[in-house]
Amino acid sequence: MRPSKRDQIVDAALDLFYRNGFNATGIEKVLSEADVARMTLYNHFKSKEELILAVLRRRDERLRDFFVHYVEKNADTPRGRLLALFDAHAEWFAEENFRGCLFINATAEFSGNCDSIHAVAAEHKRLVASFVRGLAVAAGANNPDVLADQISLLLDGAIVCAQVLDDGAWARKAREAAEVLIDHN
Amino acid sequence: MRPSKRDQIVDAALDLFYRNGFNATGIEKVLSEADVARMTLYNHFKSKEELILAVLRRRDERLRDFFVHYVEKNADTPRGRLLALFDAHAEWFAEENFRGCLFINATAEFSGNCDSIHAVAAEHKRLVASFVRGLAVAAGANNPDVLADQISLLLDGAIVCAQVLDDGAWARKAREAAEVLIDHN
DNA sequence: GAAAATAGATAGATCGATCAGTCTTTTTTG
DNA sequence: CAAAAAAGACTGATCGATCTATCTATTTTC
Repeated sequence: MRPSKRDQIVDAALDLFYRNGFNATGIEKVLSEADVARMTLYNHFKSKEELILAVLRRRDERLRDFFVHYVEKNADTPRGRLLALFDAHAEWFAEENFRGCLFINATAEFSGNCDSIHAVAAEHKRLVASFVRGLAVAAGANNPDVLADQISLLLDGAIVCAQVLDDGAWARKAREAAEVLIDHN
Repeated sequence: MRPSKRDQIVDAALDLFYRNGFNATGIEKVLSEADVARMTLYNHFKSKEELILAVLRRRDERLRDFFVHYVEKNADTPRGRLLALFDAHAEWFAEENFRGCLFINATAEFSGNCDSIHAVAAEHKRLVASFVRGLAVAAGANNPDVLADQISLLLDGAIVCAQVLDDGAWARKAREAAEVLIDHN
């Protein structure tokens, strides 16, 4: 089954927004990349902002899916699953087109200007944090909420350091810090 | 002594770029906010990109100055100074106009498109990390490099969480994690 | 000390490019 | 046939950047 026009648009926009930023990517670029007519886009999305929101929602699904499946596949103990999450990030950072977290990037570009985009980004972070919390509970943490917050801090810190300093090794460093925090909890 | 025209421009641009983003802020806005003529700006900066670089350099000076002086003033033991850095961040997060880290935001907007901007952002993070490393050495850490990296991870994680989730409490959470990591080093 | 030269700053017209978004007409597709 | 998509002209706004011309200090020179 061929992807729908809508999917073509969202996929092309996701790639362009991630690679070049939201404001720096014009509708024209999305159209040519998606190989779609102008009105096809505006029939599916009433504005660029709506397209951005759709892109963020798709990215949220895909990224969390990747985390969940990676953890499931690469670890069989609760503690191991928490640590595998850092390995999933390492794999992500190693992608040649890694440009940080789309939600952090979106917040950076629109924070203070566009509540709906900021809200979707916050929701993504909350959903990831919720996944981490589940793993922390399963791992029998004394204070699962505290541990989950600490791991969220390390994960986001690793994303930012890997992006700004252009070095994927931060995933491993964060993992080692996480080990200490898990064992001390 | 009145601030030079150049300073007026950089200060106004710093405020606008931080509040509304780089791409979303037009030269016109900078001119009106700085109360300066068009050619005055283009006599001091040959392009918007050069203005952005000047803004980032000024922000780097100010922010690191704030960290250094805050730590110096609010703690008298090496370990206390490491932890005071998180309190400095808490104070920053509590500012009503807090919009995250300008360097992370710049990287988010230009990563992959503008090497010079990315380089200045990376340099800022390296300089802050270097400051942290000095504190870790002074604190007699067994592995000061490892500890400094871990603290950098927590600091950047706290910045991002505070920005995206709009909650300054992440500075305290990061501080508590740092205590564990310091004592375990 | 007065005239002349220099440097900065001013206002505002203007450039071509691009922006997001609308509209109409034709073609394709199911 | 009818709905979806394509193609592309078009709007009005804004973008970063250039240019000219004027004005005002400060500094240099005689």
